[in-house]
Amino acid sequence: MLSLKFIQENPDWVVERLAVKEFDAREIVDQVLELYRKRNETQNKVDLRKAEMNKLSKEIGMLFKSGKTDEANTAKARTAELKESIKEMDQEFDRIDEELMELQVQLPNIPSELVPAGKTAEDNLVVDEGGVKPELGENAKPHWELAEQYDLINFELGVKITGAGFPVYKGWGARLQRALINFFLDQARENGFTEVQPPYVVNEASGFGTGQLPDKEGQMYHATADNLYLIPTAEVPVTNIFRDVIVDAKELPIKYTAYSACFRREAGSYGKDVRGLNRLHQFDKVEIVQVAHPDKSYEVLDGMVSYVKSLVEKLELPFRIVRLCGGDMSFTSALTYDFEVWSAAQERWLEVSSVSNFESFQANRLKLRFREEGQKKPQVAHTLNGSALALPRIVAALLENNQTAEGIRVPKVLVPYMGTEIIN
RNA sequence: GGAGAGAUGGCAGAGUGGUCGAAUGCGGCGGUCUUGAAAACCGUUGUACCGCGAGGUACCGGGGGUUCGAAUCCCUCUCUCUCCGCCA
Repeated sequence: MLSLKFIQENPDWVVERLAVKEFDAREIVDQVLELYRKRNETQNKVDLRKAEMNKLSKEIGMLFKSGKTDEANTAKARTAELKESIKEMDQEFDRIDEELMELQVQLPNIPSELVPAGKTAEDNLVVDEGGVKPELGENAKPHWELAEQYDLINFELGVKITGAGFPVYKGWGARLQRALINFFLDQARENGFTEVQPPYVVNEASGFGTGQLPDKEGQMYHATADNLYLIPTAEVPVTNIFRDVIVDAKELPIKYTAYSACFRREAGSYGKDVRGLNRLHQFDKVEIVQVAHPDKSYEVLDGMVSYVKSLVEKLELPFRIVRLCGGDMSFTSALTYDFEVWSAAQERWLEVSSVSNFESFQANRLKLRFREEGQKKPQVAHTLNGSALALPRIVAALLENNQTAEGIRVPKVLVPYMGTEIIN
C-alpha cells in the first residue's frame, strides 16, 4: 500500500500515475487528504488532553502518598470531564483511522515510468524473444493427447479424487515434475538463492502482507474452520518471513527460493484456457523472492529477468518476454515482466513466469524495513519476486515442442534428472 | 481430543496498582586501556505517530472493562509451551 505521507506529498502525481493502470484515484486521494488532515488534528488535540490527564494522575498519586486525602479527592473530581472527552476523541480518532486504512488499501501500486500505457494483454510490450519454434507438421498433438498417449498425466483421475484442475501425474509424468523442481532449485542455489520450505497454508495477516487480502480472497481456497488460506504462490509465505522485520542494509539483497504447490480457485475461467495443463487449481512452482535496497531494486529486477531467461533457454524453449502494460498489471506491482513460452501444437504463447518489483508496496503492509549502517531511523525496503518457474505450462510446451515419432525428447539439462533422453 | 502453564525490549528474565518505556544479565554500538586483539572498566542501545520546535502521545500477545492512575486487577479472544491420548 502507498504510505499516507507519500499520498499527501504527491496527490496529483498519484492520480496521474494510477491512470496508467486504468484506475481513477481522484476521489480516494481527495478523501485520504481530507481524512489524514483530520486524523492528525484529532491526534494533536487528544494528545494534549492525555498529557494533562497524565499530569493530574501523577499529582493525585503524590497527594495520596503524602496523606493529603481531601486535596486528592478534589483533584479527582476534575478528571471526570477530561476523561470523558478523551474517550470521545479516541473513538473519533479510531473511526477516522479505520476509514483511512479502508481507503488506503484500495489504491493500487504506482506503475513505474517504464510501464507502457494500455488496457489489455494486447498492449503489452515484447522486450525480448529467443529460441526457435519447432516445425511439427500435420500430426502435431496437443500436450493433453501426448500425456494420455504416454500415460504421463491422468486428468479424469484427478476429477474423481478432487475435481477438475487437479491432475494426477504418473510414471514419467511424475518423474518429470520432480526433475523440473530439482533442476529449478539447483539452478537457484547456484545463483545465490537460499532454499526455504514454507508452509502451504497461511493466516490472515500473511495474506494481507503480500496483498491477497482483503480484496482478492476469492482467488484463494479458504479453510474456514481455522481461518487459514491455501497459498496461491510461495510468494505469500516466503515474503511474510520478513513481516515486522528490520534488517541490516548490509544483508541486502536477500535472495530466497522455494518450491511449493500452489492453489488457486480460478473462479470464472473457462474454454481453451483451462484445457489440459493450461490452467489448474493446483500446480507446482519454484519461486524466487528478493528483499532489496530501494536504490537497487530495479537492478535486482533486471537480474531476476536474466536469471529466468537463462532457465527457459536451458530448457530449449522458444520464449518471449513482455513488459506488462498498465491495464494488465497486478494491483500490487510497480513493474512486471511476463515470460511466455511457445506451445507448438496449441500454437499459442503460455505464461510461465511473472517477475515483479513491488517497490515499497508490500513492504509498507509487511512493515519490512532496513537500517543503513550508523543510521538510527529504519527505511522501508523493496520486495520482488518471480516464478522460476511454474511447471504445468513448461511441461505442456516441452511435451508438444519435443514430440517425435519415437517419443518425447528430453532437453539435455533434464537428462541427468530424468535418467533418460526420451520418454516413450 | 483431555489437563495444566504461559505470552514483557534483539535474546534471557524481573516487575503483581502510582515519577515503569520498564530492573538485571547477555548481545549490539561507542570509548578507555593495548603494538593489535581478548579481558576488564565507562558510556550508550526499541518502534510508531503528532508537533516548525520545545516537547507530547501510544505500545509489556489482541480487544474490552474497573480505577484519578493498569505491564500489574477483571472479562474475552488469539497464540505458544508442557504432560497425557492418538498419529505421519
